[in-house]
Amino acid sequence: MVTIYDIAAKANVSAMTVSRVINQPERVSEKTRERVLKVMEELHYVPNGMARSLVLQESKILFLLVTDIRNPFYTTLARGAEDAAAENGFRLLFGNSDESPDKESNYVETILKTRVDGALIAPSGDASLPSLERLRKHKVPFVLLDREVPGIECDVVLGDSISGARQLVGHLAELGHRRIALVNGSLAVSSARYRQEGYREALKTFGLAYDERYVLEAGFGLEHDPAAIEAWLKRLDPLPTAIVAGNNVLALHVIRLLRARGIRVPEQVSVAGFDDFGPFAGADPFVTVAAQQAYQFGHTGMRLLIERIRARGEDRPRKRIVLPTALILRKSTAPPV
Amino acid sequence: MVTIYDIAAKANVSAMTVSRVINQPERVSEKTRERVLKVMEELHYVPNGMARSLVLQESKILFLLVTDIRNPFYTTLARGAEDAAAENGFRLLFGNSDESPDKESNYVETILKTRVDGALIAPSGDASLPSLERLRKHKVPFVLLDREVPGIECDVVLGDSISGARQLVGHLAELGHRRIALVNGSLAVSSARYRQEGYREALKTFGLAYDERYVLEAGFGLEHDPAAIEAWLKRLDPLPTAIVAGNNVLALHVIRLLRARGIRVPEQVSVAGFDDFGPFAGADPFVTVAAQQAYQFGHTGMRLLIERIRARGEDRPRKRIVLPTALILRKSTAPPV
DNA sequence: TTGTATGCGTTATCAT
DNA sequence: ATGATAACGCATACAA
Repeated sequence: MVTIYDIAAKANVSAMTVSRVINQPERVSEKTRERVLKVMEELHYVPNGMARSLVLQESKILFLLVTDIRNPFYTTLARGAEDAAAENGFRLLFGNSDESPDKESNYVETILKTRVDGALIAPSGDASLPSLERLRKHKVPFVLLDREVPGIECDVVLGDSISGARQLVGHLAELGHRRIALVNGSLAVSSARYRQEGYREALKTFGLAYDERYVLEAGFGLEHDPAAIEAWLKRLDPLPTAIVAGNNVLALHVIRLLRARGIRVPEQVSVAGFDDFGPFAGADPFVTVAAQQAYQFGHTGMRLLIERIRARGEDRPRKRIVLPTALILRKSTAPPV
Repeated sequence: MVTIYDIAAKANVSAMTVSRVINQPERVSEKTRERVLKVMEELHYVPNGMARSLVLQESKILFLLVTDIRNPFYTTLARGAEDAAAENGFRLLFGNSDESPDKESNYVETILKTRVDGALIAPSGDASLPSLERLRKHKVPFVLLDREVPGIECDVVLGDSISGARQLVGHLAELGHRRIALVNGSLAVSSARYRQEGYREALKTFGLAYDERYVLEAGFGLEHDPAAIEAWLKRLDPLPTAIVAGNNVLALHVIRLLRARGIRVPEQVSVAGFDDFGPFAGADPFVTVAAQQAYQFGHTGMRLLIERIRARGEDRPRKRIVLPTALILRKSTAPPV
């Protein structure tokens, strides 16, 4: 490996001068600077980031941990985070917890070991508490995305789940639906709780009774077993005329399972969900959704994180940013028969 | 920051003993080992990966560079790579070049600077040559995915694009189509070249003439301007009765643009493409595709890379693995009117 | 079994 | 403007 000492020897200067050429070029005479640069070129020198980080105690690398890398909500969010990082001279390391607190905990160890400058985290849920406390204890700056965790006070970017749920239920109620069900993520996830809250409020607003048989606590993850949803659908009698899904994964599961039972969407049952489907929704976007500003989640969160890092030591109040959802009407919802 | 010296002091041993407890526990007496472990626990010690990498000259971190993180083909591939990395005790760093050789080149600099142990790269195209040569010059092990680059001899995992194109054209020809067009990626990308080759061969097989007016070289990227496709569609007279798209992005563009012009798919024009749409294809998968084994791309590529790293120095022959495509018939293709 | 000296590649500090 | 030295946190080689 080529080091600054190799450069130094060949250019007849000290290693320090080489280091200066890299970091404070103006403090080196033009003549030697050019000579050193030429040698660096010849030897194809590339600075060793680890050595640099070791002495500087900073890496200019940040970490983004999402719960499902295949979910377009998170990839779009990732693009936002990536752009904001690049705009500020940071690099991004990526992790994917698959909604599993265990995998998440592993990634937190990686974050600690690699001494990245900070982390942007979409927590798997309330069970993330120990991992986040660990980051806190080690003074790793972090910002939460999409979900907050009771017991952790920190910067966080959330979607307005309560309002989003109200929009969806309101839309369905105005179409005339009176039996509106909810298939949700685990209530150990803050967004699921808020969505359930908005759902209940909206039912009340429209004079509809809350019936817990019409509410299922499934899970947000792609890998979660849809069998629970299937069993739930099977035992519902009468069927709801509309179903609100807690996220995009659940919406697709519900539509698929309804159709598998020969139930037509939206003719017999309307379906609406949270989160949009990204650029690969298909040529014919089908599902009515309360869309979240995925890109903004990542971009805003990353900006908050970088602010935190820059204001290290200062005791700024935490920020809690809530991004609005947008109701997008498509073909999966229609008036009841 | 807590270091092995802090542990050493509190446990009344030398730093070396602490290091041994971490790396060769069996070479430390049980009594002192337990004492040291207890102190590590108390002080919440986490080894400094950068210092470790600096002396060991290895990081156990690999890099995956894809050309579009929002494309489900690449996220599914990423999951495969991630799993294979974890199975072998490696961590993954992530990058996204957006089909841009410039961004790609930036990431290659990051790969170099951070001294990761190796890289898994889906190149943006033939223009990746200088970046890859740079990696080669610095002896960074890498494996190419999905696309090969003339001038670079290395392990590579490809899809069988020729056969895939034959499948798609064959399917359409057997439905009775005789004017089959091709909207492709840039011919500066190997997969696009192979797909074009398979397209031409299949036309010949079915006794159809190759007409270059029915072939458009657009681009694979999500950000590429669909205007070129639109203009091309507009000037085609007569319209083809079927269009083969070089990837999933192009397939969706084509369908959307056709519909925007009031042309119905598949009633008036059939559309089929490469790559599937991942778990978020929608509840009602619409597009007929030659699906690639995305997960296998990542998993197999990662295994090749790790083999390379382990066999460092040995001069093994390069491997060129070609994964088959699977024709999945759906609703976007039908017999011509 | 445990400890000492040294080096990994870089930068900060102080000197010249 | 340039250089010598120490330090970042850890592991290897050798010694005790």
